Amino acid sequence: MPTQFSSMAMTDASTTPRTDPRPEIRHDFKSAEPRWQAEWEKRACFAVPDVPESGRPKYYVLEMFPYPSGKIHMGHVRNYTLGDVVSRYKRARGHQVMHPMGWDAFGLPAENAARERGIHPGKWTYDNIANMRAELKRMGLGLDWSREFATCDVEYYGQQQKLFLDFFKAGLVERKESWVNWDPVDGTVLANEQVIDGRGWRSGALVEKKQLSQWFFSITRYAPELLEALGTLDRWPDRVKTMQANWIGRSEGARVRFRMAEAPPAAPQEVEVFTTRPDTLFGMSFLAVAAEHPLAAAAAARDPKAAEFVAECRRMGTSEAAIEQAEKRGYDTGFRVAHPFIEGASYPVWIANFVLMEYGTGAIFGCPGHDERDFEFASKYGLEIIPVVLPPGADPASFTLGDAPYTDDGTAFNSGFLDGLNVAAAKRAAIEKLEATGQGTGVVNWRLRDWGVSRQRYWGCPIPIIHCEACGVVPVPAAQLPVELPQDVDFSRPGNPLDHHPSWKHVDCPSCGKPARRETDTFDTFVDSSWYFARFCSPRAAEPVTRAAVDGWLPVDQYIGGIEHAILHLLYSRFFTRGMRETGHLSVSEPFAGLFTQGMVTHESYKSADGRWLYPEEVEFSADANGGRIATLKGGNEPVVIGRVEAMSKSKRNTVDPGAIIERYGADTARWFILSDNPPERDMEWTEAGVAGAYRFSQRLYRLVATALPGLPPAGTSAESAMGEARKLRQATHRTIAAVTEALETFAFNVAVARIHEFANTIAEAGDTGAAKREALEAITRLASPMMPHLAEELWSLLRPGEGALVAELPWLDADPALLKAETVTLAVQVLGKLRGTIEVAVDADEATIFALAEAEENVARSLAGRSIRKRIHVPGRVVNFVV
RNA sequence: GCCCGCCUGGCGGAACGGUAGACGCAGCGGACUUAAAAUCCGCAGUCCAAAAGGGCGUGGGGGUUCGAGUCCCCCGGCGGGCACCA
Repeated sequence: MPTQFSSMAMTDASTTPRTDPRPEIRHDFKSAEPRWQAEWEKRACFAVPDVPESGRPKYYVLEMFPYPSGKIHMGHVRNYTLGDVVSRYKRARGHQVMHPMGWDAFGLPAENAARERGIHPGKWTYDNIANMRAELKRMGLGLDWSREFATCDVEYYGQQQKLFLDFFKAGLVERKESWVNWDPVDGTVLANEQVIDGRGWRSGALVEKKQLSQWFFSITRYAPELLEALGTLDRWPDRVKTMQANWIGRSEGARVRFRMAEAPPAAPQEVEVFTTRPDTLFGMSFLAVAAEHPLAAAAAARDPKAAEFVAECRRMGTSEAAIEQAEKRGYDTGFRVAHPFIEGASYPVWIANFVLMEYGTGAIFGCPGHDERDFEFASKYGLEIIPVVLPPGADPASFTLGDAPYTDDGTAFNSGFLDGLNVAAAKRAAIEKLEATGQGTGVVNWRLRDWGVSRQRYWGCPIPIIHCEACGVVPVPAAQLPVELPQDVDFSRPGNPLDHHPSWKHVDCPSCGKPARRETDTFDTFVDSSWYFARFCSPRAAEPVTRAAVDGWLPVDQYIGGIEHAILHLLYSRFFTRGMRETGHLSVSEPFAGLFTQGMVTHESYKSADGRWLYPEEVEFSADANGGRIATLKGGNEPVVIGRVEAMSKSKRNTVDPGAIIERYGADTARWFILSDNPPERDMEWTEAGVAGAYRFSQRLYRLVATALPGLPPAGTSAESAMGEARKLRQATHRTIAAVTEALETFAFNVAVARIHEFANTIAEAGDTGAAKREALEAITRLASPMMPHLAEELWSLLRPGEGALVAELPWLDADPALLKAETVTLAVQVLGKLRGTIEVAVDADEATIFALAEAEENVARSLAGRSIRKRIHVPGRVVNFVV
């Protein structure tokens, strides 16, 4: 083969011209990208059957589906690029990859558009979808579009209604009272985000809590399983599992019944408390109940001031953040409870704004000595603080608490029969005694609450229930499904349009035939997104899912989305999967075997001198005397203040339109930049300079191939016998294959990009190395292909003209282990952990040789002079360290 | 407030507990050009030094280790979630 000779002939690489002789060679992405997109579609490269074929492993890649807000944003570009890289890589690795797309299409913004602009929510939503679908297609994503659906398609939500009825029959659905944010002026239930500083966002009225009868999924029944199964999710980020575990919130403690010592006959004569610290019962100084507690109601009934306090608590909103951040306040009801252990002792009962009705029993006993919140509360209201846990080594006779409670382990004292026990033993002893005297029991308590799914809104999936005076709650019979949303709805009135629709809710009871009323609440949109991943497996089926399809494709092998969904969406999906398992729809328990959570896309923000937010395209930049950046308004000299780098948001106008970027630079460039900037789990900053750099690289890669092309040997020429410079290039090629593969496997896409950059530099510096060069160029094309798929097809068509194969159809490259081995290795030589030099040794050199070489190294020797070596450390392939 | 993260040059970042700053962006110098753009070559953490070399350096403080960006503790700043935004 002539390869070795040609490489020998060109040993002096520096003589090869480095300037590009044909600078006009450019990649025309505008024509190439649509052309390759059409080719992929024509060959159905990304379509898979509902039931995976046997013989090849399946791989299900899914990104969290978008809400159709109208335009895609950079967060979508990042999300779908990440998924696309994974899907293309796994396909090359021989998997049959399902990679679908759909729309999370129900929700509030469509109703807001209807109220504000008079557009029907359905039209608004489907118009948005059409627009966003076109934008996504321009990104060149390898998606199976034949599976697309929107959750607002009646074909989807009708199936969801079937699932609900199955869950209902299986006893996974309950009707319960719960509290909502009520806007008394608009007569509307408000979402938490619609409550701003305690007021309705539209009316400005003070929001009140109101109790409504609502539908709930019994997610708490699965609390133990949802917690334990986290241990099986070995491809989920630990932090997400930790957050879920904390959310589920298993805690061991006791329920303690307190007898009322002083209370009017009309009030409950007993109050039950949940505590995780029954060992501190002797340090009790008060009992506190939530404002919604029956005892609070009893107090309010006879004491106007108590009633006023309860009313105030009702104006606090329903969000936990609002409640916990509010100043801790309370009201003494005048009632008293007896102590379970101390004969004759009694304590005041307070109503407190920090006690949550939803957690435990809605009542606590206060032990200020050993609990932060109780301490704060007792200090504020002058309640007694009795220490009952002694820190290790403290003297019981002289111990005092100072200005903070003591919450760590210690020894019980001032505690009667518990004295001398540590916290854990005292807990056990206290529970034993409570159980023996019939005043309480040891229990496991969960923080997780049942999932309330009723929403008083139009643009959601109708809950398929009929309310009958005679028969009560009657599920809609399967034959009458789907319960379709009416099209003719009136948004000019506040409240739920379904409820004041003239005819929709009036139906005959399916059971007794008498006039009855439809449920006018619709589902929480989290229900829609709790099973869409299963529907994708058989999106046109006449039942919610088909067994063969879900059994074949589930679980999702790689799920990708924002960290903001770490708890609710993922937990609800995990519950729903179990519900579907219980009702015979599928057989897996966990929907997502692998999870990756991406960071946000951020951008600098800009403000004009008069404080207006400005879009990036309204601003231009120049350099000041010190090389810093100065911003001014485009087309003028008006100064612009460069603000913080923040998450892109419409309100701050720091958004960049992906459509404009793709138009200007092409999809490959947008994808390449978004992957190259930083690790995908971190927030990334979108910068104009960064995109421009990515664009330059795409052109450089094109030139690299295009200019080398005339000098390359024919396709298929073996590079096996390469020597000298050609062999070096081959080693670089195979090291890059190994490094990029490793980076893609670990989601280190920015590292993959860096390795491809390095490799491009190496190829550019290499001389005429014949078949080795062809191998290198073909390799870089294929290694870059998951990230820049259009350019890769273009380059491949240049390198292999007439073959007609697509990179999208080619297998992944394997590195040749023989070319990965190095002959020598560079070792760092340290003296006392400080680097003093490096030595180059053969990989198989023995330790004595290595130490001798290291000691002889000039700078090391100088450092060692006059000192005696006490210890020699050698970490093979890494470092030598001399301790003196 | 509670839970969970993150913090490395001017910037984004790289680095199985083992040569900190790979790679890129911005910058500077040079080549090419009538000129600019594009492209190509080179420099670059910081301080001291002519250089050789040395000191300092991964938000701050402490610890473990022959050796810490990496492990542990405390503190600070920034971000995500908190059950009706999606």
